[in-house]
Amino acid sequence: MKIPLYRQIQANLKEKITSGVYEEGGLLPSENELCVEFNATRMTVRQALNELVREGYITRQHGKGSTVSASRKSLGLLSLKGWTEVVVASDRHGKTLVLEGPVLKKLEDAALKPLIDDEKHEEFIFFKRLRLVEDSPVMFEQTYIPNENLPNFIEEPLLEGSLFRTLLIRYQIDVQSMTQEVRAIAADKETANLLKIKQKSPVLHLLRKYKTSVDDFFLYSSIYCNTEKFAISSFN
Amino acid sequence: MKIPLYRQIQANLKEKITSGVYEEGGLLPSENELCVEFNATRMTVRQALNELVREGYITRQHGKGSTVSASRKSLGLLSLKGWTEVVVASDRHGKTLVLEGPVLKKLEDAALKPLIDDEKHEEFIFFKRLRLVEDSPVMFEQTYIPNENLPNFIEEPLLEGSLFRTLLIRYQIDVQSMTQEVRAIAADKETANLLKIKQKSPVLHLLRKYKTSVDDFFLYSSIYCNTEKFAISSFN
DNA sequence: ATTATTCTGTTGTCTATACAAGTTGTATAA
DNA sequence: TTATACAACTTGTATAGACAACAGAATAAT
Repeated sequence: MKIPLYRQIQANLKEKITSGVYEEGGLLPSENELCVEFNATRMTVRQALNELVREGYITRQHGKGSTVSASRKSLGLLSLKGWTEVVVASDRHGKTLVLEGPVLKKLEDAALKPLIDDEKHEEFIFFKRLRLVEDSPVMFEQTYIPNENLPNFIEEPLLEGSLFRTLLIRYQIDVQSMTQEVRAIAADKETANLLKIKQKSPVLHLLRKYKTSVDDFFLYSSIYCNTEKFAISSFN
Repeated sequence: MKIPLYRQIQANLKEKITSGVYEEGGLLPSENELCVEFNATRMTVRQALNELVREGYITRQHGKGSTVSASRKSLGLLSLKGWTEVVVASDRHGKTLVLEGPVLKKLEDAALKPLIDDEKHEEFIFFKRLRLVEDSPVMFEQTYIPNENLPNFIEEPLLEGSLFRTLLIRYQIDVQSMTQEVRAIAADKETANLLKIKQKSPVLHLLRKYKTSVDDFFLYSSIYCNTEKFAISSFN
């Protein structure tokens, strides 16, 4: 398994940022210094740095350098990262309860239907999960995965509890990008109970469609978020 | 004012995509063909294409090509783009009512205070705006801009009604990136009246901090969205 | 002392090239 | 007919170098 050089540089710098080697608000070494350190050309180093900008770890300024961003206090859940990665990065203690699934099911969630262009899918692998941050329920997520390309998926447990990692390692399916719609709605009874809030409290509703490395193979999620304690953050 | 070649290519392709020259789901010309067309190297063309990926116009697949994405139906307001650009891109008819301002004011919105690290700012230029899509009120936005670097801002009207364009053209201040927090809350009286919904209806609340090309000069916005008719969408 | 100017180091843009690796269609062999 | 191999395309990664544009500090001119 060959990892591209720029990915290695990216991971190395990310590690140094999160561990505090490069401190918040400080400057990263210049591109030329990084070239020497990693024995790469400037274009390669720049590719790594641009990825870090996209992920919100650094900002760059013409003629000056790359500045380490202040770490975010809220959860960066509007980004592509999976739950596991986000919670770990935020230095918080996260937990996931699987309420139901994996199980075969037809698509019931009416809200998700408009996202699915193909009506060919009959059965989906279904998950119902509740996600806690520091023991408070924060997200209630229902995931639908078309039941194709995934032999024995239901039989075996998730790798490290992470859906994305399981797809990547066991099936070589890489989740590459996502589109989502965001709404504010009133919590229904089930959602309110699970998130431990009053019925009809405002909750964030995210409808997601994940694109993967397999053509025409998408994942779908409907997510309800309690934003009272933790806001959802995003970058650009 | 010299525009980089890759920006020109990016704009040219975007135009061809939105106008339908390259149709949805179809393939763009290959990188090498674009090199010939624009008389540029592959690296330059790739930079343009990567920007288009980031903006959600195309997706790319190794060994295959660049595919034109299906155009989005909801408003891409989680991205950096200003209101004007977003509404135009969505083929909808947008309008902005300035309810108050520009006027000098101290920061009143308690929710925005945590975003502002510097307490040095005494006075802000303040806007209160209501944004309509196809004559329905969709967003209620309150903007605070530190009253520095902007001589005569209050006296003169906005260029083409766009705040971002005014900052860029008149003051050479470029809005480069943004961080935001997203919550679902119950609408207060003023917000409900303006958005023509019931009090305590769920609305999306966005707290934004815009970074600009001027060091330590940020813009701040508190935005309430009615998501009943139009969802807010984003990419990754 | 204040204001220009120059210098140095930084990131931004761009060229030219090379090979790796994924995708698809075609020709060949079984 | 069905595999298999191959060729021709695509995008992905990486090198090496050049000049432009910007920021900040040092220097020179006023």
